[in-house]
Amino acid sequence: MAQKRLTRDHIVLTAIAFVDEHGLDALTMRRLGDVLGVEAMALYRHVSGREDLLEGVVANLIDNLFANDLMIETPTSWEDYLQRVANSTLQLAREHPEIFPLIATQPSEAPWLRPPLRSLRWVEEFLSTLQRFGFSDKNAVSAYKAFTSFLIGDLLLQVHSTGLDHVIGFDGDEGAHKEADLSDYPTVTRLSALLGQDHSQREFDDALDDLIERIRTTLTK
Amino acid sequence: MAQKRLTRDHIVLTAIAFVDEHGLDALTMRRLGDVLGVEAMALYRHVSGREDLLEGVVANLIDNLFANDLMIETPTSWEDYLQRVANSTLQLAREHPEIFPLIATQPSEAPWLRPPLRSLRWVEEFLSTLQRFGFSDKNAVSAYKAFTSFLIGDLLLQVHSTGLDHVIGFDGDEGAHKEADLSDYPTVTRLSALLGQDHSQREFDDALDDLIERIRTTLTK
DNA sequence: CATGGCATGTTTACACCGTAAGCGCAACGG
DNA sequence: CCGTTGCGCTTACGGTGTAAACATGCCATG
Repeated sequence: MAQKRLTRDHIVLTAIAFVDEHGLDALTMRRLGDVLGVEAMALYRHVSGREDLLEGVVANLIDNLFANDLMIETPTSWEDYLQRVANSTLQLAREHPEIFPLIATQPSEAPWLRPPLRSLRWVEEFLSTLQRFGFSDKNAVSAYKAFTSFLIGDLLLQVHSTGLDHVIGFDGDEGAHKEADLSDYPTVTRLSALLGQDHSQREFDDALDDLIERIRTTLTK
Repeated sequence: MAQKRLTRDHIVLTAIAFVDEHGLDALTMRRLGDVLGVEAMALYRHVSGREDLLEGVVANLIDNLFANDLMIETPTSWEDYLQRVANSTLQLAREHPEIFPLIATQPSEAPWLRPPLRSLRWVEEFLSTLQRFGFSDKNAVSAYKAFTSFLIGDLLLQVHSTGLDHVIGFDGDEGAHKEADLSDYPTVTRLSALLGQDHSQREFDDALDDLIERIRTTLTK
């Protein structure tokens, strides 16, 4: 039933699926072994430990970004390129909300490798693409920094807002309790409807547009 | 030697100090008990479990932000207020690099409570302050969202860059190996000096200025 | 074809983790 | 004076990551 041979790649892919379904904390060597029809220790032939496994998970997802539909055709401008990268990363974050915090948080191999574009291959492609569109060294690097900061901030909070179904009890008492709490915070109470609304897509687009505009002015300055 | 009585507050403070020194993974009920001169199970009288402890840690730090020097005097304008909040949060992130990812990542009590300003008290103060300076409901809320996204992005990456001493082996072979790797990435190689430079303070200030400018135009629109 | 090594999965074992349950004790209010 | 009650301790259990020895099959070489 399972395939004949265990592979680092197959292990990592299974881990991704598992985390997507059951959450990061549920990922255990033993359980992952079970899913693969194998003892936990077998995984250690292909992965040096749990940490290495998670590194593999992150690396795999980041690498797969290159295969995203938005990334395969060549961009027509640097603005177009940034839009494509931003939106494929957004897709990634939404498809793997349990893993994205890991991408954002896990230490990377070099300090200047910034999540979420945290592989040498990505930095190379990012910088060289911008330079192909006329960016100077300094401008390319600072665009890389500004762009990654923007992505992490917006995507992490977007994922954060959606990742919880466990907030509210269904009991009448609890409901009353929550409202009683809020009575100390009149502004929050008054704006709670607005706060609850989800415009994350529009906000993302707007912030991206502004970032692009900001980069553009840096260019001509 | 230890104080007579154990307190939730004292436990949380000790946990913060411990994590600052040894990292988040090293924080264990048993070890924290040792530091406090007490058995691990004693902690459970004041804290419902490890999760609750970490919640306490986050809550304590966020609350202490109010005591920051920058926050005690009343701001002269909403721009001034945003500057103060941003800079005290920056201080927090730098003082507790091991904990900040937790602040950014841990699920909060309500979906619209966005890290790092993730307490009702904070949201209330933030929104009401902006409104005191003339912000409409909608503008205050969208400023809250934009501002938190900005903070998380910039601060998380700032902490990320500085949090690693474990990157390089000291062996000659390894050094050669690293450089060999880089040969596939000419742009990265050429720009590595620039990539390595740390202008995080300036970048933070610039991005904040731009965010403020962006909020300003939203206001008058 | 035989055989010996090597890659891969299994078994066993250990230290450590979070935490449930019950115990003992000391302080305090009646 | 004594009971109650709060708080820390002891013990115990299932689960975790992983080191080490072991088993087994395949593949190349004689």
